[in-house]
Amino acid sequence: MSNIREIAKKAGIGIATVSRYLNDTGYVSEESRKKIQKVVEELNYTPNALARAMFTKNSKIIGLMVPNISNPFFNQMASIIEEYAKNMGYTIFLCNTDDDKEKEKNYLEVLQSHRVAGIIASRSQCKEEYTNIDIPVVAFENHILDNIITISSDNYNGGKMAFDHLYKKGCRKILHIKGPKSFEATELRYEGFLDAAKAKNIEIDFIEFQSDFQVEMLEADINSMDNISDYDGIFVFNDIAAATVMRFLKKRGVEIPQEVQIIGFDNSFIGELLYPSLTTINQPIEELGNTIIELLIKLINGENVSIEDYIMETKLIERETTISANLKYEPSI
Amino acid sequence: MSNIREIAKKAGIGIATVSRYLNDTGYVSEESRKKIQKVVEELNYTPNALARAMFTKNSKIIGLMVPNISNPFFNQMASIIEEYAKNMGYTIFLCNTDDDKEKEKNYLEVLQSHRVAGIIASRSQCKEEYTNIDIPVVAFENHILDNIITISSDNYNGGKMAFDHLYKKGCRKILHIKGPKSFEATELRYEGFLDAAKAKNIEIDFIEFQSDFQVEMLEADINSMDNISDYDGIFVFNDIAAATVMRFLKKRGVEIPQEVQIIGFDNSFIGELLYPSLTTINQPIEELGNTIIELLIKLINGENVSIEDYIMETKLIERETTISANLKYEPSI
DNA sequence: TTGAAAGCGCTAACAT
DNA sequence: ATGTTAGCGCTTTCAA
Repeated sequence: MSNIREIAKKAGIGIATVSRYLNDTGYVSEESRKKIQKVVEELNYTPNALARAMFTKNSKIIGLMVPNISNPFFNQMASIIEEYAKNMGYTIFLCNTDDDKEKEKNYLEVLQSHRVAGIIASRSQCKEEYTNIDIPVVAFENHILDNIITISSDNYNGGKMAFDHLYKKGCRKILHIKGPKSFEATELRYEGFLDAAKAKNIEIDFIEFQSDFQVEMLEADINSMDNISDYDGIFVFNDIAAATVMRFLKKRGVEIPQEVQIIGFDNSFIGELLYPSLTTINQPIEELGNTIIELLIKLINGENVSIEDYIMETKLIERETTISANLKYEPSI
Repeated sequence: MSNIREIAKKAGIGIATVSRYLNDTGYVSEESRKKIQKVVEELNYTPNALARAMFTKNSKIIGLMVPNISNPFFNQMASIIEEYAKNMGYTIFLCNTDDDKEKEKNYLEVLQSHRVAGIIASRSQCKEEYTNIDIPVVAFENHILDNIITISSDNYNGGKMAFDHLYKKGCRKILHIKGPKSFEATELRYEGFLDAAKAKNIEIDFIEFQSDFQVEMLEADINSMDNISDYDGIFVFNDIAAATVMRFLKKRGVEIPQEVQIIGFDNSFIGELLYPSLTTINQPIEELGNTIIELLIKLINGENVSIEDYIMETKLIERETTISANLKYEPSI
C-alpha cells in the first residue's frame, strides 16, 4: 500500500504539500492540487489512519460496550449511536461484554491500547477498573465512578407507571418478574413498582431472572412457577423476557389479556410483533442514544460538561396485552 | 499517557529490553523483568496498539459489515464472529451498511484507512469498489468479485424444502413473500421454492418486499394484499418478515396454522418467541459464522485457501405454524 | 506557496 | 542479556 512519500515523489512535489492537500490545511497551488489528485487516483491511495492518529492523538474511534448485541434494545441503541457517530466522523468499535466483568476488563484494555477517543460503557460490571483511564468515558444505566457521567431512563418512575397501569386495569393479584441484581436499571424498575404497589396496599410476588436474554433459561425459570395462572397481572423487567413469558402462558392456554395482563419494559421492536402486541414502558431510545454520544463527544472535545446523572423520561405505551378502555378485547383492524 | 521510553527511563533500563519484555520476545533477565513490571504498574501503562500496528502492519482488527445489526439473524451472526475473533486475538470493527451502496463504500474506505487485517462483507451491494483492496476480504451471501470467497447457506435448497414441506402439509394455494432483488440469498430461496412448485405443477403467487426488516413498511406492503386469506400456505423470505405477516393475519382473525400455514427462513431466536412458534428453514449460523472468520483468518495468515463458494446445509425446523403430522389434511403425495 | 526535518510510540536488526 | 538506532506513515513547525 502506497504512502504519502510515494505520492509526493510521483507528483514531483514535496511531502508536506501532499499532506496539506489531503487535509485541506494551508496553501496548495492549483497546479499542485491537480498533480497530486492524479497520482492519488492512480495509486488508489488511502491515507493511513493509524499514522495519522498516532500523530494527532485522536483516533476518531469510539468504543461502545454493550452487554449483549442480541438484545433488541441494545442493538437499536447501537444503531442510533453508530449513526450519530458516523455523522461526526467517528467510527464505532463494538464490544460485547455479556455482562461479564472479565470480558469488560479485557475490552477496556483493548480500547485503551487502541487509544480510542472515547468509551461508552453500557451496564458496566466494573468500578475501580476505570480509575486510571484517561480517555473520556460515559456510562449507560450502571454507575461506574463518581467522576463518570451516567445516562439512563427514569426506570424508577417507569416501574411506578407499570404498576399504576395494571392497577387501573383492575389487576390485584400481581407478579413481578425482575432482572438480575447487578442491573441498576431493572432494580429501579422493581423499586418503583414496589413503592407504587405499597401505596395501594397491594402485595406483590416476585421471580428473579438471572440473565437478560437467554430464552432457554427464562423458560426454565418460569416453568418452575406452577401457580403462574393465579395472577391477573404480570410486570416483566424487559420486553424480550416478556415475550418468553407470553409464549409460556399461551402454551398453557392462558388468555392474554383476558385472564392475565402483561406489561413489559423498553418498547423495543419485538413488542409490536407479538400477538397480542405488548403494552410496555417506553425508553426514549433515540434521545438516550443521542445524549450519550453527544455528551461523549463534548468530553472528547474538552468542552465543559456537568458531571451528573442524565435521566430521560419514560412513558407508557398501551397496546393489547392490557385491557383496552372498554374492557372488551378486540383486534384493532 | 506514558510510553515505552518513559518506562525504560524510570526502570533505569534500555528501551529495547522493555519492548522484549512486553512482547515476550528475546531474553530479559529476572531482575529487569521485575523493575519493568513495577514501573508498568505504577504508571498504568498500556502499549500503544497504533504504533505497534504501524510497525508490524498488523492491526489485529477485523472489519465486519452487516446490512442491519437490528436483524436478529445478523446480530446473532455478529456475536458468533466476534466471539471467535476475540479468541484469536482480533477485535471486531462493526459497520452497519443498511444495504446502502454509498454507506458500504464509505465504510470500506474507513476500514482501509485503518489498515484492518481483514474484512467481512455481508450482503454486499458493491462490486468494482473492491477491485483495488489489498486487504483480505470474504463475502457472506452476495458475491463480490471472482477472486473473493463467498460463504452462504444453501438457500436454493432451503427454498425447495420450504415448498415441499407446505405441499406435504396439504397446501395448494400458496403465496411466497420474497425479498428484494439485490439479496442473492432471498433470490435463491425464491428460485428453489419456484422450481419445487413447478415439479408439482403448483402455481405460486408473489409479493416482493423492498427491504429486509422494517416493520412499518412490511405492514404497508401487506395491507395492500386484500385477498391474503385466500391462501392456505405462505413462505416468507425470512423470520422477521414472517413475524410481521403472522401478526397481520392474526389481527384479521385468520387461524394459524388451521387456515393458513406459514414457513419462515433463518431460524433466528424470534421464531421461538412467536405464538404459534414458527416453522422455518435453519441456517447453520454457528457453522456459517465460524467458517467465515476461519477462512478470513487463514487469508490473513497467508495460508492457502481455495477460492470457491462455501455453501452450508440448510434444514427444516418444524414448529407450530405448520400442521403437525397427524392433523387435518391427508397429504396427497 | 513550498520542502526539509523532527517526532508521534513502537519493533527489530545490529552491535555490544 | 542489553542498548542504540533506523524507520513504520503521518503532521506540523520553520525556514526558504
